[in-house]
Amino acid sequence: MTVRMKDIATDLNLSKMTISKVLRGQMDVSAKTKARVLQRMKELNYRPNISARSLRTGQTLSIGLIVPSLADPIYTDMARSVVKHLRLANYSVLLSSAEFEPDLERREIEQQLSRQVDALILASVQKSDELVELTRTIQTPLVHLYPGSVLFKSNAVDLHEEEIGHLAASHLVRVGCRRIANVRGPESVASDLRYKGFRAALSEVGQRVRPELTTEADALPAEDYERGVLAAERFLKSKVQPDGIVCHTDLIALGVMDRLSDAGRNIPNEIAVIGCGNDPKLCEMRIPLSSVDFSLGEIGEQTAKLVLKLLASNGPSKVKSVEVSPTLVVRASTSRLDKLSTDRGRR
Amino acid sequence: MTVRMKDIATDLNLSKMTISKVLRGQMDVSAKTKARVLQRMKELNYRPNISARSLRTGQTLSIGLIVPSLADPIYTDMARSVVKHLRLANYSVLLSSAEFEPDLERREIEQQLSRQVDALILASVQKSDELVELTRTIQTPLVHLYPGSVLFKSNAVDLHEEEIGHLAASHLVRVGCRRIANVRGPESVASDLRYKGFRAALSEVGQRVRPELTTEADALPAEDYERGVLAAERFLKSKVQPDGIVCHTDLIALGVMDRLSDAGRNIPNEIAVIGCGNDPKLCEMRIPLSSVDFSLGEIGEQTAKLVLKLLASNGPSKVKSVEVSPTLVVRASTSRLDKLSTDRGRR
DNA sequence: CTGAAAGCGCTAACAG
DNA sequence: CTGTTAGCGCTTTCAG
Repeated sequence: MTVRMKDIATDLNLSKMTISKVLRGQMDVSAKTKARVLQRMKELNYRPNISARSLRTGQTLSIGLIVPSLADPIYTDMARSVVKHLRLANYSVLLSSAEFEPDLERREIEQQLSRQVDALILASVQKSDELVELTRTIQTPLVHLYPGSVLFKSNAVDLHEEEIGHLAASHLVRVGCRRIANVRGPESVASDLRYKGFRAALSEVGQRVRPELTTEADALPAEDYERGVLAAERFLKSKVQPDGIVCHTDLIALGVMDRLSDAGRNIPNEIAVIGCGNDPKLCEMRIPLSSVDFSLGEIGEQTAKLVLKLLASNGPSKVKSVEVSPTLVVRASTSRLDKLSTDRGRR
Repeated sequence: MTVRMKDIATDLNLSKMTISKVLRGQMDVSAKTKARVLQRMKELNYRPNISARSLRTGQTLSIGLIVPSLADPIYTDMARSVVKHLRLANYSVLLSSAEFEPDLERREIEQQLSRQVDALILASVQKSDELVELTRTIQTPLVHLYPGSVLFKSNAVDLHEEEIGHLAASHLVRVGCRRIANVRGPESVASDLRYKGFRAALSEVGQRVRPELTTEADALPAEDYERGVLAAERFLKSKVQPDGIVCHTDLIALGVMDRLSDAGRNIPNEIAVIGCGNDPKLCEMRIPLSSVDFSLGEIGEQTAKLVLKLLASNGPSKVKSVEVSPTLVVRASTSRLDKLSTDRGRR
């Protein structure tokens, strides 16, 4: 069957203790036996049984990560970064998806706790009292991750949603827009926060938010591209024509741009358009799209660091929350010839 | 500390054996004690230690899945389906990404084997002898997964690449195309196979493959959208104008369509365009794009089933390979008014 | 430098 | 129906 320490030990007339020491790189073994042991391990393809080790040591060197979905790059990008940075500290990650089902999420949490993860990272899909209760009873260190981390008053790393709207709007202001429209996403906390940032950016420079240039959350189809097309159509009919449009997603922005182009509008000179998400596939077509990048890699890195800090400090350390800022990526859809250099300088 | 069986046992003046039996739902426990035990488990938030159980039983009820990347929906879509179908059989999945690094892939394999996965599913990024050797030495049941499964003469589930090209080309033939062009992807096994299927489809109906309407693998930029734009440009200058174009990816197809539209060509009536991948974000814009769907969910399901079969039949069962067929999704970019109904009927 | 003993939390096999 | 014994593969502790 499978090779154990004992097999190597008897092969070499040693005790399994010595094998264990070699395995873990302890210093009190002669160079010669060490070499013999390593040699035999190679030959037999020995692989330590981590279950057994964990049972003894009480730690698994594994960390659970539960995300809402694997179908959305938002989560996989964060996950990739978390995995990468935890691996540097020799931790493995048990990655699960809750598939946006609260019930499945709960089961995955239980499952990972049963597998004795040393810490748990949760990008939750729900805000139920039941979950809050559950997360309070567990001993395992827990870090909440965007989205949904806002609701838990504990260790959390989140994306600064408000700043997304602010960044987009103030960029348009800087390239000279005076009548800035906003195509909002479907009703959600994130959508509200981005809109709040948007309004703040306008009011800071004395511009007012025009209701006729703001779409209601539920007045448009949920399909993003179509949503953008219809929003643009509405703006084209409006009394006040916008000269800049902030879109809740990149795909909405593409719909907007297509409709505006069809109507003969020049982008970016007549109307500048900016999206959110900085999706590589969507931002490099026809008129390359300026977008607000969510800094998902940074979020993952901060999360990994917070977890490691928690693990290092034994005992319930102080609650710490981190909010990561999005970044602006300027491309053709907002690059007006006269303003471009100024704006690049401010990035 | 953490709650163990023993705690519940002493609390209730029982032996831990009884607790174990309740936990596993064995029948030889009185309803009354069973209720008491379950009650106390709830109260104390007891969670069985899976490391300990695995050590004893020799199985972890976990299965390793290693994919080349988490950044590409091809892999995450397969992974989601694998996870879903293995969960139905009560297995957890340890999901890792090799990030396209052969070295990391090898380390992840070792890691998962050390964690005693009951079986391993590998969508490999490499074809090295070293890896083939490694996979031959391990005792753990192994299933190879698209892509890269071709090279291993063992349990494998693969996508029928050749059929992708065939499906796309024969669809264009059916809607009446006579001069079908092909925009190939960068040099790869997959690209060659799809092209092979493409040629087969044409020759089956007596059409010839025209060199001037086939792009060389390396003659164009690697960036897909731009690749499509330039390919279309070349076709527009060609002596023979194509009336249908098969594209290696959806993004290439978008580039192609944009360039053709700019040149005033009508899609689909003058030129029909079809992509591969059926990416939801990319296929629903302007002229909705017909595409060949890779049936990734089906691949995942077949993989899960093969693994479960392997696990059920103890002993080295016969090698089994499955090849999953892609499917055609017809949208506006190939829907010619006169031929549409015929074609829909054949789907 | 090497090794013997004990036990992590759980369950298989068998007794009562 | 309930409990006893033994041991999974490893590491901690302490003795040679």
